[in-house]
Amino acid sequence: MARKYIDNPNACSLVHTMNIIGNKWKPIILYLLSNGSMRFGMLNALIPTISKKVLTNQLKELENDGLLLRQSFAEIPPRVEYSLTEKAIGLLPVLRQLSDWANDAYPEMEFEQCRIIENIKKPAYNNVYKK
Amino acid sequence: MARKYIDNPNACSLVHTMNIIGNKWKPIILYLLSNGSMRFGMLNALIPTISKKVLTNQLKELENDGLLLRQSFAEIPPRVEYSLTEKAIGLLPVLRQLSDWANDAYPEMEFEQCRIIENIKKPAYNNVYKK
DNA sequence: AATAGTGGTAACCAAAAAGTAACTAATGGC
DNA sequence: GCCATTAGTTACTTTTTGGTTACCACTATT
Repeated sequence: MARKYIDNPNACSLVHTMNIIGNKWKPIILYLLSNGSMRFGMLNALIPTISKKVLTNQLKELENDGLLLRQSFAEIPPRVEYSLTEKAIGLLPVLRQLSDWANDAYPEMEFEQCRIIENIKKPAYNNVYKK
Repeated sequence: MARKYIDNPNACSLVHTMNIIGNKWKPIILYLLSNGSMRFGMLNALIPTISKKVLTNQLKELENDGLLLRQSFAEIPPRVEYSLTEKAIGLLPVLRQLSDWANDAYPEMEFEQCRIIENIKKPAYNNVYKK
């Protein structure tokens, strides 16, 4: 009975937070979207090891929890843009601190500014979006 | 091939943090230990929905990642005390912010100060530690 | 006429996580 | 002698997660 969400009968806010973003992909997705809205395919390209199915699922959950806005355009081929809501924007500084913490606590790991984050800053959508 | 940890080829510190504490139990465990060291059975009692097997496993991982100190006393019956390392103590303010964020972002949930956290403050080990 | 392009979905399968129950060691208490 | 106690461990089973592949709609391009 592997349960995804912790029971939260006492309405603990930390438990709630971890239920919402406490998995491996979601903070990454939020971080990627911190520079602006992005299409599904772009997210998929920037997180090479995620499968479409899982990405779809994560995006849906984030949308349901009010962290993402999904805008679907009636074009062919389809275009869907994801962007952060105010809730999610409020979370970004905390994500930054989580990142800073690892830098301090594990200096031997010699972290770089996350490539995944850098990528998004270049307009090189076509360079990145392959296959 | 469900993999627990995200690949982190580019040594991104946020990815690393989420690999270390980005699951449902670990922040809870760390928070519980923020008031001082605690025995295995106490942790097990304060997190009623976790199984012994999983708790053991989570504690081991936290120890391996340098967040917990495990002290085993050569007594019968056995006694093992878990406490936070400096690394983990540095993480506590961030956990607090994660908690605060949920309070702000989801006011409709009417969170209380987490019961799980309150419990630990009473010396009522024997009241809590049942079955 | 075939293909590429996008954002998915459905079906199927493998792997991992997590639950349960039983078991352990060594001692103190009844 | 028997039971309770603690911090696990082991074996077994179920549930969940995640990967893969194929497929769709519709248009523009080759």
